[in-house]
Amino acid sequence: MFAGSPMGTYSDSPGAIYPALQRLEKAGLVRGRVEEGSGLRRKKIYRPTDAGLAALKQWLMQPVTREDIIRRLEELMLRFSFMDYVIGEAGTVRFLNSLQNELEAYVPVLREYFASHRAELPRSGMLALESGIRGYETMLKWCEHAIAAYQGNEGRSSS
Amino acid sequence: MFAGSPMGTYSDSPGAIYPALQRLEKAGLVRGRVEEGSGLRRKKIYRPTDAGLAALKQWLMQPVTREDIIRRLEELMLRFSFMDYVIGEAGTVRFLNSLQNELEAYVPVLREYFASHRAELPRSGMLALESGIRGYETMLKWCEHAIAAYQGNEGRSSS
DNA sequence: CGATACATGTAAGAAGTTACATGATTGT
DNA sequence: ACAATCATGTAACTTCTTACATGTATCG
Repeated sequence: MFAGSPMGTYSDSPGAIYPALQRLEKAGLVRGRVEEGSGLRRKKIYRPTDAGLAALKQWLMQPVTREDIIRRLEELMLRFSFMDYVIGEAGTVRFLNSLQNELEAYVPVLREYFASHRAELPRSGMLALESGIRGYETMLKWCEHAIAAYQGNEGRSSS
Repeated sequence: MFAGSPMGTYSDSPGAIYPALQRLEKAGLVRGRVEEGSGLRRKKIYRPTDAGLAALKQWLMQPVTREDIIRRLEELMLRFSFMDYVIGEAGTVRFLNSLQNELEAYVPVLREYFASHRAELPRSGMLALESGIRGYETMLKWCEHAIAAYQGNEGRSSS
């Protein structure tokens, strides 16, 4: 999935995948089982345990922090990708609202920094900062779009 | 700088900084010297060697690849932040054009994936993908803005 | 039936995180 | 003076990358 999906910024290398699965199994969060279908290539399927599903839900339901939007944006989108069929649409909208709040609080901080350091930063530094601000603003608009998508037609669940 | 600047998605922890400086010094790319000003707190200043400056320039002048925009966007912005006073405005504009080209080539690929997988992906997956596309489009517009900023008034160099 | 790709894994090395540690300087 | 902070560093642990390795299924 990480290799085939265009949003896969996460590693699909065996050296990352297999040790991670082993760690999760050791922690009791998943359990692996070799699938031995007759004509099939040997394949080991890992499924979450009850404890694993609980941990996943807890991870998904954490409120969004400023640190998240500064240093873990990709992780936030990964959380979101799994969210609506694990904790449902209500929880997903809560997440989006939390993200929206943090963005609305942080963008003005960046704008203020931008305004007050206009003179001393090199042009490329200012432009890089501007790129960051525009990115956050785009994400803010996307938040509103996504919330509307969930609140507009609750009927078409996608799970 | 990493701690104080709002764009600092890079680590400012001592455990990251000092070993990195030691590696760079061992590789002959920087040289450290203890600054012993009279009333000053002991401070070790690292400066690039000739080899280090050459390596920095080479790193900055690399063309932008698709892998860069998929998995190393932050690194691209870090490169850009240092760029105009290390390799000059002409090189910086070359970088921006290269980035623009890759984005213009990649956005349609994502759009196509979006269109052809509309049915099978969960709603949150589609929305996450849409967020990615919007982000790239915003960056594309920023590219044009940045190129214009360099070509419009070459006079006010910021170094 | 041989080449290719898939599925699974291991090992060595690189690099970051967190936590600990020490000496010097500044502020009150 | 004494506390807080700065500047420097180290150590243990975690995790990722790259490269290697093996067996099996599929395809022409």
